[in-house]
Order: sequence, then structure tokens, then C-alpha cells
Amino acid sequence: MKLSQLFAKTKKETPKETEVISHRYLTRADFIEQSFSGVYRFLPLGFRVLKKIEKIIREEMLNLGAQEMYLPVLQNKNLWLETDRWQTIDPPLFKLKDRHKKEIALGSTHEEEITDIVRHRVKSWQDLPLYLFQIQDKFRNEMRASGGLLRTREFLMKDLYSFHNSEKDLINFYNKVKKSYFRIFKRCGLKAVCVEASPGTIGGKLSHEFMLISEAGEDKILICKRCGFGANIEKVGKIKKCPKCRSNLEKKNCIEVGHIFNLGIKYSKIMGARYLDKNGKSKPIIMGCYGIGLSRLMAAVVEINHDKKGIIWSKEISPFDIHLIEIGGGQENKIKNETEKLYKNLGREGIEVLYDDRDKSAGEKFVDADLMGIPIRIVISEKTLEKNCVEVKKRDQEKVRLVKIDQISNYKF
RNA sequence: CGGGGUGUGGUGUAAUGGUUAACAUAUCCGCUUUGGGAGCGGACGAUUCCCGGUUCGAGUCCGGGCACCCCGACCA
Repeated sequence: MKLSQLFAKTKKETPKETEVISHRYLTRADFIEQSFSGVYRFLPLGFRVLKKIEKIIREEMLNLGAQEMYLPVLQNKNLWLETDRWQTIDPPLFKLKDRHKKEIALGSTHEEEITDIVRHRVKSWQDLPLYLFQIQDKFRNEMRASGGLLRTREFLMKDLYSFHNSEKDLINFYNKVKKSYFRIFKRCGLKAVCVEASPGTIGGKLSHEFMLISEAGEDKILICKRCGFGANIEKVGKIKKCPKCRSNLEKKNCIEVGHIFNLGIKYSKIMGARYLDKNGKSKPIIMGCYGIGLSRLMAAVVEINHDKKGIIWSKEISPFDIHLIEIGGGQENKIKNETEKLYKNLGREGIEVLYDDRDKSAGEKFVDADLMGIPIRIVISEKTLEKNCVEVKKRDQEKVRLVKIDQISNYKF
């Protein structure tokens, strides 16, 4: 992609309504734009990142043996009445009426939907276990949106649901999901902490949250450095000693990016999702559900990986692999020709290159590159061409190195 | 929903109640430039959030709305 063609324009000044760092950088670098309170537009750069995160999550879900589906956003009121969550779920549902004045909800989560599907289809122990997931926009009628993408009223979420014929099988899978979540966050360049949490209005007997330690976070957790115990302060209250090893606990602010729930038979019991076991005895299906907020995750990455100049994307979720800059290539000349050639060659190898072909000063190109945060920067100028080289620099390092142009495809970034 | 704050070109700011609302930046054209937001010249761009009031006169004062941000409860 040539930067001159990209639908994006960086901003020099920080828009005044942006308070948290991720919101500022994502707005200044033109990844996102606010539509109105709690609702955001993903511009081409932001959408690319979102798609990369989605790809990682999808791969990890498929690895767990889960199957991808797509459930409706418009949801039947009657299903919500069955579980008594029509009025009680918090944050509340967005509700609307059709032309016959029938009430409908915009999906904020899909336990009702998925349980409805499963109760009509799963009849036998032989149909279990079953793992289904989707990646879809969710709508939540929050009291207040805040922190840019950190808390919005419409957001992209991955929700996975699992169905089992024994508690033991559920716990086994639950632990697999935990590992899978750690891998997902790691691939996004983050180190997550898993803590005990309270299940809220999703319910169930046990839940764990995946937290990223960050000042911008709204949650507070207590963690034990010695044994690794961790819990949301909401769940355990103001304890000072670790309940497992009696050491002192540390309090940290963090961003919740994932939450997994052992639902037990909460939904299957109410909604009548049952199966026949090996003895022909009817039993409620044991369920789990597992969520990750992708758009929040994107903001969290920026919150954690940035410096004074801008964003620092990790390799797997960066909108492009390489930021290619020409200096002094304003007219048709050797520099421009060499850069074009390199751009095409890298592209042919499947490397996603953002090529800054604009007729702008070197300084401006560097500033934009730093702000956008693509992890590898390659510069071509008269200086480098004298040695038949290009200059390679990593976004998170100061040092630059010269690499022969004809060696660049063998170069390990 | 309670509390606090802010609304002026795309963005950031300025303007004792007094001409045609100013500056920077962004954008467009021309020339000149190219290693850390370059220079010169020209141009485009604003019913000063909305409605009402006070006044000879309102961006500015008053009343009422609306929007957005922050704090609280909640959440991926």
C-alpha cells in the first residue's frame, strides 16, 4: 500500500476530547474515529489491526476444536424472558421495537441464543462435548462509555460456548481455554494475568478474568508475587494476605480483556437443554462460556506498548509488516525507482509494505512512521544508495543497520 | 442517573459587549526543498452547538436545551 493512497491522515495535535493514551494515539494516527459517545468507526488502518487480532483468535479457537458460527444480532425477547434476564442483565440490553410494536433486543451476549440452538439439537451424550464460537459486534447499554475503545457501547467480541456431559470434562476444557487465552495475548505482544473473578449477571459458579496490568485500567486486582494467586478486588474484598501462601498481596490497576465462566447448568436447567447419558437418563448439559473483547484488546495493546512518539505494534497485529520510506525521491529519480523496485519485490514475497511515497519532508515521514507504529522501518536515501544499502530500524529500538538492497529478502527482521 | 468540566473553519487555539471573527496547522495551486513535523507566494475553508432573551449592538451577558469528556456504579 502506498501511503499517498491510504485513507488515513495523521494529526499533529491531540484532539481535546481524547484522554487516555490509546485513544489519543489511535485517533492521531487515524486508526479510528469516534462517531458518537461509545461508538467508533474503524478506518482502514484500525480495521487491519482488528482483522489481525481476529485471525489470531480464530486460529486459537479452531485449535481448541471449536466451530465458528454466526448468530443474529437481533434477539427474541421471549428467550430473554425464559432466563429472566430481559430486565435484570447489567449493563442493560439495547431494546427496540419492530413495526408491529414487538420488542427485540440487540445482542449483548449469546447464552440464550446458543442454548436455544443446542437444546433442539443435542440429544445424546454422543453429541458432547461441543464447542461453538463466533466473532461479532455486541451492544451494551452502559451507563457511560469511557477511555476511547476501552469501554464502548458497541464492540467486537469473540464468544465461545462449550457443552459437556460432566463437570470434569468442563474443567478440563476450561483449563485448555485458559492456555489458549494466554497464547492469544502473547501473540498480541502482551502478558496477561489470570485472576479469580465474580461472574456478575452472566452467572455460574466460577469465573476467571484475563487482566493486563495498566494504569489506564478500571479494574483493581490483588496478586501474590510468591505463589501467583490473583483475584479481582470485587470478588475478594480488601484482604491483605494471600489466602494460599499468606504472603503480602500487591494491588494493581488493570484492563480486563477476557473473561471465562463455568456456567454449570444455569442456562441448561432453566431452558431445558438436556441430553440422555449412557444409561438413558436425562441430564442438564454442563456449560461454559468464554469471551474476549477484540476492540478493547486493540486499545489495550496501545495502552501497554507505546512510547512518547507513538504506538509500537507487535509483529503479528501490526497493520503492515514494514514501513518503507524514501528520502529525496520527490521527482522521478534513482531513489524513487529503487524504492519502487524494493516495494514491488517485498510485496511479491507476501510482505505487507506501507510505502511512504509522499512528497513530504524526511522529518514528517519519520514522525508519522513512529506514530503509526509499524515494527520495522526501512529507509532509502542518497546516503544509503551510495553503499547500495537500505537502512533498517526496529520501532522499539534506537539502533539502525545498513543492509545491502539485494540481501534484503534474506534479511531476518 | 448523581457530581465536575468543555463547546469558535478538518484539528489545536485567540478574540474589554463594538468594523468584514484572528492565528497556527491541515488541505489545494505554483516555485523551492528532502536524514527528525522545511521555506516563500497564493487559494479554499466558520450560520462561533441549538432555541429564546437582554442590548443601538452578543462568540462574549442571561434562560432553556443538546452534544462531548472526566469521576462514581457496571463491563469484554
